[in-house]
Amino acid sequence: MRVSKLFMPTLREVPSEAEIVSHQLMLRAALMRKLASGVYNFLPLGLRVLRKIEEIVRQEMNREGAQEILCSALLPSELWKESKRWDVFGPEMFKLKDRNDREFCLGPTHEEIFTDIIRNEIKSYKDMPLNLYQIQTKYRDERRPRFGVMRSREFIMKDAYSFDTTWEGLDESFNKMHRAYNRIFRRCGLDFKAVEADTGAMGGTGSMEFMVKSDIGEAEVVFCTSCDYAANIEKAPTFDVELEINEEYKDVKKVKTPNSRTIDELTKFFDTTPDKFAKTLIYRADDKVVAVMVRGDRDVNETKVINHLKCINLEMADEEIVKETTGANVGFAGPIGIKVDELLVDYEVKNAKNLIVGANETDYHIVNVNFGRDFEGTVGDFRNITNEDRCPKCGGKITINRGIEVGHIFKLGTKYSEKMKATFIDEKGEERPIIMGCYGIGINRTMAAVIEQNHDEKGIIWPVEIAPYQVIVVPVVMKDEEQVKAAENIYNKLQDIGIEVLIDDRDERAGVKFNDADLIGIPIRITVGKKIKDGIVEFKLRSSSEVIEIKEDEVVAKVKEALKMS
RNA sequence: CUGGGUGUGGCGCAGAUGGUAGCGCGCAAGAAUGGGGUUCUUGAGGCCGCUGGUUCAAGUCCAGUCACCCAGACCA
Repeated sequence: MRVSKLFMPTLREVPSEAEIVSHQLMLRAALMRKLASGVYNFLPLGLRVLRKIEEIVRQEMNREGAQEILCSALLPSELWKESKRWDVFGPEMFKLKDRNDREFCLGPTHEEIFTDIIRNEIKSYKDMPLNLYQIQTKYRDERRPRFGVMRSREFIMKDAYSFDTTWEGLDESFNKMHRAYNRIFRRCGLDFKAVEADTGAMGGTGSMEFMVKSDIGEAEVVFCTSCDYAANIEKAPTFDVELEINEEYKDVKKVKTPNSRTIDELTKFFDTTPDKFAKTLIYRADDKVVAVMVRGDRDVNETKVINHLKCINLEMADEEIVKETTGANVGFAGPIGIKVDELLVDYEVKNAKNLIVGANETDYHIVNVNFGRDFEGTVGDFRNITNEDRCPKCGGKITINRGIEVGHIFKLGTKYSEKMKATFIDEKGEERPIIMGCYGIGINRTMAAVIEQNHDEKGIIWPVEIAPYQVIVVPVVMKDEEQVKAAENIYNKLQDIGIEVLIDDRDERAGVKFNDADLIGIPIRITVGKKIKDGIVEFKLRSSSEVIEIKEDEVVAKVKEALKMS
């Protein structure tokens, strides 16, 4: 491809709408343009990368015996109503009606559709195991699209679904996907880690997320520094550790704490540390109101709360409910005399002595409150792990980092097959629900994650496998016929052996060409300059600052070697 | 949804106390130059997000509205 003909409107300046590096570079390097919030158009270079990632995914999925199909993105509401997710997904779904008022949505995910396909076509244990996948556009009306393509409202997802007759079979299908995912993300040049993830309140028996370490990631991941334990913070458990506290139980006392409602303010007021407090947070869980108590320096882990309550929706209660349940303004909730359906008490609160809590009375707190003596509740693990905690697996030191979730593999079990009556006849002639797994990869997000991890101040540094083009040939001075001729010659030779190559035949200065080549991240650059009269050109890798002078006729061999071709 | 911020040529921005829009980059033409976004000359391009109001006069003040960004909440 000739750069002079390529639709590649690179941007010299950083668009003001982009905050994070991958987003900025995707715009600057002319990979894509925004159409609306969370909606993007892909330009030639961006599309090529997308297609390459898709192709890697396809190859590795096929290698594990999965078969590709393609479903519609336009989905009738019936299946969703059948699985009861029409309302659960709620405002996240783009819903629409046809001319006859029949309801549809743009598919946010396809469990129902694949389950439907299977229940219609599969009757016998002999038809399984089976793994079907598609690479298809998904639509989710996100509350807050973010960071360009990192969380967008339209995105390409590879979603796969496995169908097995036994739980062992599901494990095997799951492991196959685990292997495939490892190969996929490795080929994409990502530094990633498969971590344990929550399976959600809706059931399922196992779940792993493929996380790319990155500060801009939305997930928090717990890593052990001494063993291989890694888990989403939602999942990582904390335990009931009984502490030896050399302190007498003191008498409960109500204290006036005007204008002090946050832990921060209270810490100053009492001149103490946050761990001496227990905060009581009021939540609405479906139709119930619950309170959760954790130590003042901890965060409630809402996933754990949801799992305990087995509820669908959990959200912080609004001011009105707080006033109703506590009889006080927001900021003074406590366990004593609170009117909630259930009071959840984190282990640490149970094990602490003489805590300071809200008094359920505006402007008052109570000191020296102790679990068992002054209040009761359901004790459990309801907080986030912190780096003061020990590894749940080996007791070692842990660290917590942010991560981008690029893939998720999930043992669904019979959740959908039971709800939607997807059954098969087993060897004994008995009807049983099909055992399912589902496996997703965000293609666009993977692309962004690769850029997050592979860039420098000049631009993207594409890993060879997913680079839009592998080589760029740069004649330095377009007026120099010898340079141009030699460059064209190299370009043709590389193209002839099937290498994806660009030639920057624009009448621009060398600096412009180099900067663009660096910005769009082409792995190999061949520069044809003055020394061509001695038959010498330059070979440079984007990932290195080293410039190697080679003979003109060595270029093909050198490029092949760099691309690890025979 | 809550809180904060921003909307001025394609991009990045400037436009005190209201007086009818400017800079850099880019774009077009020409010339010189030719190894890291070169230089000079000339030129094209803007209902100042939208609607309404105040005023002799609104990019500027007021109200509403829309869009976009960020933090949080939320996310099979």
